Amino acid sequence: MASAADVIFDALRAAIITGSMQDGELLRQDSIAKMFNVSRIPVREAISRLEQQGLVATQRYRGAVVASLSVGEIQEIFEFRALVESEMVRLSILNISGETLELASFYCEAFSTETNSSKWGALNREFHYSLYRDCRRPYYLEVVNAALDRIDRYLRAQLVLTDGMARARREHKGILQAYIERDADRGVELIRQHILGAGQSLIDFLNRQHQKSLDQPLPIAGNTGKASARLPL
Amino acid sequence: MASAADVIFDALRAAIITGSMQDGELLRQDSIAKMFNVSRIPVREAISRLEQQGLVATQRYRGAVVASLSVGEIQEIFEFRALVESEMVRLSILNISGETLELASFYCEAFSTETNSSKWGALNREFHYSLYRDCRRPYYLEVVNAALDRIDRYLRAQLVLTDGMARARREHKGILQAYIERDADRGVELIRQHILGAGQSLIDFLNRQHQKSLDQPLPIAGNTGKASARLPL
DNA sequence: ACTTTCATAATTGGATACAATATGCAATAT
DNA sequence: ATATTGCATATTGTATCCAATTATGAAAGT
Repeated sequence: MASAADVIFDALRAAIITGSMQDGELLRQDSIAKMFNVSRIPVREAISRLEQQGLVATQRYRGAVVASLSVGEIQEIFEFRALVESEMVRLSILNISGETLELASFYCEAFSTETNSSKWGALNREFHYSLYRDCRRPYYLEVVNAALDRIDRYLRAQLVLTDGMARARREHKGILQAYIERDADRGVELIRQHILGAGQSLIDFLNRQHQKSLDQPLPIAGNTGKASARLPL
Repeated sequence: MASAADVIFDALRAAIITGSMQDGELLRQDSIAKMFNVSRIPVREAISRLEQQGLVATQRYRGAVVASLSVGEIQEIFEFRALVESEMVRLSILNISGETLELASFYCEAFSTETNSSKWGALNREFHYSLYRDCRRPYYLEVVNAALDRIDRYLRAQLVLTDGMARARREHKGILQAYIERDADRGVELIRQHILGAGQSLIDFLNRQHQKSLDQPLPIAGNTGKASARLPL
């Protein structure tokens, strides 16, 4: 059975990666403890783990906030994903099982047809992970999962607020086709372009946002510069 | 200032990666708390973080043990390192600064001439990290650091118990030379072979060890199969 | 009006106390 | 002799309490 700390960790992690807790938002131990009807001890343990994972940043005696990433950091993580995930495609594509291929196909379709944007992140992951499943690299998967945790909320912004969703649908189908044809070189190149392209699109979007916020004449009272940089999810 | 949990986390992490705590060894909250003259609360936080990092494995109400890796898991991490670190070399080698090159040279020499084997792990890291420094990829570095944390103690076994040290000296010098000549392709290939070769050497060693332990007629009382698999560091 | 000072409140970090669970051993049954 | 049950002990998980530090806001000075 899961401990209280486990439950709270999972819940906070989900809240952060889905974006239901915003960048820079404070995590108050007391209020979280009250939400879960526990003392602050398991809450502190959960927050400590989140920090280890890079999802929150804490300052001693000052509390923890949802970690926000600079454009440069987001860019780096997308580039990293492209490196690792393309390798996983290379290692998977030639020996993917029929069963796994069906699974990938299922998630490709599920992602494509899902209209509730809050589910896109999880379905996108499921599709990608099914592609990587048969390379049997649990460590690679763990690392990619941690990387996705950090950028998921931004990725979702890209899907929702740009033409990202249409593009992702198209590209997923192309990758799946390369798997079906067992064309390793094409699969590797497509996943690489898929990830780098999504990253670039997101970065362009964030830069436009940033430009816009600079165009604002003055910060409104109570709305700090930091807050104005928040994504309007 | 660092919290008690930070201090304990760092100390336990160091104990695990240097091998001064052995695979499978139990971490008792109470005894650790007494060592540091604190209560169990900060100890629990430290252990919780270690688990998040994959350095210990905990079971509810049964405590935490130093996580041990199978040969397959070790192999996977070496392969992963080869992928990521060779990319970092590719990104670094053409624009490494003279200053950083001197630093790399310094650590290459320091590693080469260090006779105290307990310092080899840290010096090896410093050399590698100096090579990657100028690609300015903090996330990549973080990931590689976590990967090294998991295998450091095994890597040290390879250096101490095989011809690994002589070989590492040679290979480090070759890599450094490729940097001096700004030969990116050669540098990438050398780091790749350096990491994969060390991994292979370690795996061969572990397999020989495992074979030996199978040759033992019977397990001695109180010495479980697990314990017999311990590295004689 | 603007800043500085200082007391007070709010919050986090850690110690102690208690509850939940696992482990080990003795007593008993087969 | 071996397996099984029940109890005592050890260990972990959590709640409550206290200490250390930071945030807040009113009063005073400029």
